[in-house]
Amino acid sequence: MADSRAWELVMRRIEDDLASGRLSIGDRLPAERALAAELEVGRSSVREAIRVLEVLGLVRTATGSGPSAGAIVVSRPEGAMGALIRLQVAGRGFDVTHIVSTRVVLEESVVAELAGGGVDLAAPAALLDRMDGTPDRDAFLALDASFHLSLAELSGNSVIAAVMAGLRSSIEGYVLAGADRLDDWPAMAARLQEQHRAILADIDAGDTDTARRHIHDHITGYYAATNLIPTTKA
Amino acid sequence: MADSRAWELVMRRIEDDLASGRLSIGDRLPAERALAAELEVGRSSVREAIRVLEVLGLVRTATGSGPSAGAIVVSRPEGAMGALIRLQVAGRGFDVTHIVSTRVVLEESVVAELAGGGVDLAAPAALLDRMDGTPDRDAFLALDASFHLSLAELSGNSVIAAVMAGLRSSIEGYVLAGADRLDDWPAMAARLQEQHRAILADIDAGDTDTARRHIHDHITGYYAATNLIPTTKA
DNA sequence: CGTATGATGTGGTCAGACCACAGGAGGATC
DNA sequence: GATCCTCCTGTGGTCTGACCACATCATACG
Repeated sequence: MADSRAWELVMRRIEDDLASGRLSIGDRLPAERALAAELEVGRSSVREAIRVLEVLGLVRTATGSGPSAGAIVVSRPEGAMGALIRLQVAGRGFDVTHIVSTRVVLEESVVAELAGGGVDLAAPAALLDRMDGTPDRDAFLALDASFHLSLAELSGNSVIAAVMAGLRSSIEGYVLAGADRLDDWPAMAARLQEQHRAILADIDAGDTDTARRHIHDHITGYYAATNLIPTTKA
Repeated sequence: MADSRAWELVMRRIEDDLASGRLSIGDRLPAERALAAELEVGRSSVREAIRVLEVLGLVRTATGSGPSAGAIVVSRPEGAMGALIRLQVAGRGFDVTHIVSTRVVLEESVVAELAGGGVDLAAPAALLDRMDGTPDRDAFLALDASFHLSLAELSGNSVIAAVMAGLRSSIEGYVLAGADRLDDWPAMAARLQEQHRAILADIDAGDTDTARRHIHDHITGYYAATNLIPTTKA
């Protein structure tokens, strides 16, 4: 995720200023020409960055002169819409923690319920096998989503299954955004598969507590590895 | 939403082509220079539009020549991230239905549980009163979200409450996106308040079925009125 | 004191020029 | 004939410089 393109550098810079507090809501950005000079890029690159930030709702522009002109920082990293959008664009974290904690709560109860009754884990196991033969990252992650969803369905808790189905695409978005930030995808895929199989083994053995812990680490570990949430040791 | 700016015109044009099927996934866009000539705008305007579409995931760019170069239509209405993004930018509907149905499932069970036991509805009622004195749309909707969330918390179902809390900002995003498409906001606000109070009355009266129906209509009605989901009569 | 009027600075746009890169065409080589 | 290499072409990415329309503000004028 290097700022290979000039406009990305500009955008990143502005976002950094916003995240670090150098820019606050309502502050006025330097003029496009000044920004271009300062960052040593062309004005067109600055404009492309501003355009993106404007569409993202981070900045508002106005023509003319005086205090009300120029590009002004408006919105905040608040709101899932903003967070999702920023995530995809800038690869930043913000409040992904929300959805991650939601996932953890849901999936922990899923595996707990599964570990209780003797269910047939053939379907999720088959998905794992398919994933082993899927080097393509995005295809792998789609199967991964199916795997987690199949667990939810097997749990018999229809509410959780429905919620997770509804969340599927959101979660996939975060997961993909995170994957973009990984250097060594094959290593991560191997790690995920290892954890997946450990969880299935836990369920099969009826070891509720271990299953909870494993799925907790599985989920938070992924987001932590992708730097989407703060790394937490516990 | 006039295409007052040239780059908006370009973006809209491409989005229209995509929506109408004139452009399909994988199709290659004309070269930037050709597009500029065709639409009679400058290349920089085309670039700003392309930049936005790229960030939105609708288009992919690559340098060089040959079939793999140029801007290529790529992503689709799939995924909540894409849906949210398209929604905000293009005002189009796509698959909001997913999150709406999730909300309905969740909130129906919430009011059902509330109608069962005798809980203190003072907190949500107070929120409704505050909303009456809140003409500002966004502030009103923020309170609205708090209202629904307070119901979830009162229900005592911690899983649902957690999920709804996690979803809050996502839902708010959709709700706001929908509100943008309403002509007469005050009328909608009044209608929402009427429905809110009816639901509280249902809960107070212990009328589970009516409460379910009312909250169902309340939620689906809003999204239908904003044309975010197909209008369904039932 | 109030009202025109011009100066100033801003975003919005355009045209033209490079650059780096990917792919294909076509020749050189075996 | 098949293979490799080289050059050419077209593309996005960028920069520069130039206008324009517009909002604001200082100034001059009545």
